[in-house]
Amino acid sequence: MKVLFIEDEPVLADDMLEYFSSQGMLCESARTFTAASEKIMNYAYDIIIVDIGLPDGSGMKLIPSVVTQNQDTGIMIVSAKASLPDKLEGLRLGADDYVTKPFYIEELNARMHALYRRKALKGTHRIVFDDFSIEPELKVLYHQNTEISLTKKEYQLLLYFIVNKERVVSKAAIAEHVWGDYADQLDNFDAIYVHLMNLRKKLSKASGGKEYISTVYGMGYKFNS
Amino acid sequence: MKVLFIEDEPVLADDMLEYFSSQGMLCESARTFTAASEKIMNYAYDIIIVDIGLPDGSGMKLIPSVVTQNQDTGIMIVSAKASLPDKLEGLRLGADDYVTKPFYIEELNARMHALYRRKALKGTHRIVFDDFSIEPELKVLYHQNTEISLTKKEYQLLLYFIVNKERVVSKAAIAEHVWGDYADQLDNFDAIYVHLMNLRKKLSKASGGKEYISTVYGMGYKFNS
DNA sequence: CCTGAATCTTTAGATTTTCTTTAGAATCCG
DNA sequence: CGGATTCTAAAGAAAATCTAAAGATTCAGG
Repeated sequence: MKVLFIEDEPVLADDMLEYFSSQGMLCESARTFTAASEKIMNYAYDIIIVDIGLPDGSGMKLIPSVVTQNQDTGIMIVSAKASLPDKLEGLRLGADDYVTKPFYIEELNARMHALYRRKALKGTHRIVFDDFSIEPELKVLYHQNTEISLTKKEYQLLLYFIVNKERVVSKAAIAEHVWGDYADQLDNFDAIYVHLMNLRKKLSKASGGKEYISTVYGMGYKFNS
Repeated sequence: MKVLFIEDEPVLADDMLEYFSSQGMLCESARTFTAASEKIMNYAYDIIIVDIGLPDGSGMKLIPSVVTQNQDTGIMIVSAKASLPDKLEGLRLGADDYVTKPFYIEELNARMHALYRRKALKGTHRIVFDDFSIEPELKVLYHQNTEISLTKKEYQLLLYFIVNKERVVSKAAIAEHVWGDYADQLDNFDAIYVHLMNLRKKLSKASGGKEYISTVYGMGYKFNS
């Protein structure tokens, strides 16, 4: 499950990131309205947790663009304003649920899973490409009847490639999205090489030699299905 | 992607130029209001990064002329002034985004790409001439159904020719625009010859013998479509 | 026109940068 | 602890870039 936390309070944002990452979710965060807009434009998420009171604009205004961008994304509003009108306005715009601050992180967790399940029922929730399918929660890749287990990093890497398929992704972008914000760039590139190679091997072995991830020399990598 | 950085602080300007050039962007810079005006008049850019506090005039005043000159150019304001009125004024004049100093260059990078993608969606994203089209992200040149991969230098060279097509460009100008400011002239001319030849070969091979880049003896080169 | 100096083309290979792959050390997790 | 995972380091492969030098072309002055 891939989640975007839009929250300007650093402490709360870090707490959520830590908690949900340890739950095995693929987490990203944005602290401002503009940063969030950009992420929403460019990447697909399963769930977006949005705080209403951002420094540079109301999170409420993000909701329509999420909805138009990706119907399958679940939207959960988090706000200190407990008033009913706010809640109704949010839901009217397309949000799926509403949590009032302060809250127990476990409650948010429970609601996120519930929301995810609800959303998952609608569309086909498995990610499919070619003869492969991915079971998001299990980090398992299926190829027809065979099952290929992926490590967490391989899984996240693959997911990131699939979300951005047919597009060139730079190593810096990979570092940011798969490794998180503490990607001190150069240190991580070696690691990327290694995990990328392992992922390539598994994909190639399962598909009988097909190369899914091509190198764009000097630019990055591209996933073709 | 072709970018103009309007920034008077030399250190910051150099940093940005170096970073974004290495990212494969075609970068140019201007240090003053007047230098910037001139560049804006004469060349087309995908994105213009403009500092508000220039020694000889507010960068804000450049915005309207950019907008009238080329609707497709993305404008991003960079300024130390964090005040909201400034931001609003910039956006009102036609800027697309606003970054406050100091900033992480990675953030600027992310925003530039986001802005570029937003702009690119409107117009034709691919650059087209004759039967060719260029995929900026991939550095790939298409001729009908065949695909010719270009190296970074070839790509930048071609882009520079296309931006200035039907015009004679000197080798000094090529050195400056494709190689950047550290083009110690004579040293680079040999390199230009080689890359130019490679590019000519690829264009000619793909188009079945047509010569796109003609030599103007003693002056430079000219690209004809 | 000749001819030589300047300019340009082309080739080959040296150098640098970027990417792949391997091996093993460190770390995490049950 | 012990196995799986992740990371570091380093060798070597591949691609891109640059250097150098030989050959071709242009042009100006005789």
